[in-house]
Amino acid sequence: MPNAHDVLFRTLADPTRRAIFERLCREGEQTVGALTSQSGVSQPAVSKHLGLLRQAGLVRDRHEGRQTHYSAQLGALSPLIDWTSQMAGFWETRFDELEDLLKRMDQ
Amino acid sequence: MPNAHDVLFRTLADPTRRAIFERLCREGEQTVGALTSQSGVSQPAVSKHLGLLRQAGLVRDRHEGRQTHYSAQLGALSPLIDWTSQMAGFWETRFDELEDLLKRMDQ
DNA sequence: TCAATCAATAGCCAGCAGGTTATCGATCAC
DNA sequence: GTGATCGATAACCTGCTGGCTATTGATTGA
Repeated sequence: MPNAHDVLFRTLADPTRRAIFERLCREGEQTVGALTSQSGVSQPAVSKHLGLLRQAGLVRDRHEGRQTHYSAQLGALSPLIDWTSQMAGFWETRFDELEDLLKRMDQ
Repeated sequence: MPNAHDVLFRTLADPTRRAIFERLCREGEQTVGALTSQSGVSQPAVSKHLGLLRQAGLVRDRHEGRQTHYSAQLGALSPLIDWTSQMAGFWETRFDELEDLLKRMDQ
């Protein structure tokens, strides 16, 4: 049972997939065809990536006739932001501890 | 030629490897033995992970006798932070554009 | 109605990534 | 000096992942 960080990191680790997500962030909603045309891979490959991005909550889809429009769900990135701040936080804490230690040694 | 984001995402995507990095962030410098004992995988596997983390600039090593101490290099996370802010930034920009459009339509 | 288009699915294949055991070099303890 | 310990490396195996082509289902337009 992978946690939220696992899913996000794994999903964004693939360059092709991340490029698709970046494009959706930059340019907003796009059809599968539009995304495929600039992805360098086949349409089924793009559909697979979009499926994984959707599972990760990073995009949502909207059906309109025979086209499917995808758009980025930016909120899904929060666990990533939380994780990095947490790591930074641990580091700060340890730094403070070191400071304290040095202060005590100084007395 | 993978860019900095590629390397970071790929390196942090593996749960075992990320757990090692998290532990180094939480608890500071650790020997390979200490890291192995709580990783659930063999010592060579841990060494391999540490090698990749080092290549990504996420950890540094310090040799002391026959032990090797590893510690987290928090600065290496900045490209990740930059990337997320950039994605958020794109989103904001598009939101502003939408706002402008609505404003112009209103006139 | 029938052909064409769009996107998803199925089925397959190749490469790689992460795991293992075995071994080696270096350092330490006795 | 010798045996034990630590960590890196070698060599290998396996499963998963990302790619492909072919096909299907749905929708559109002629």
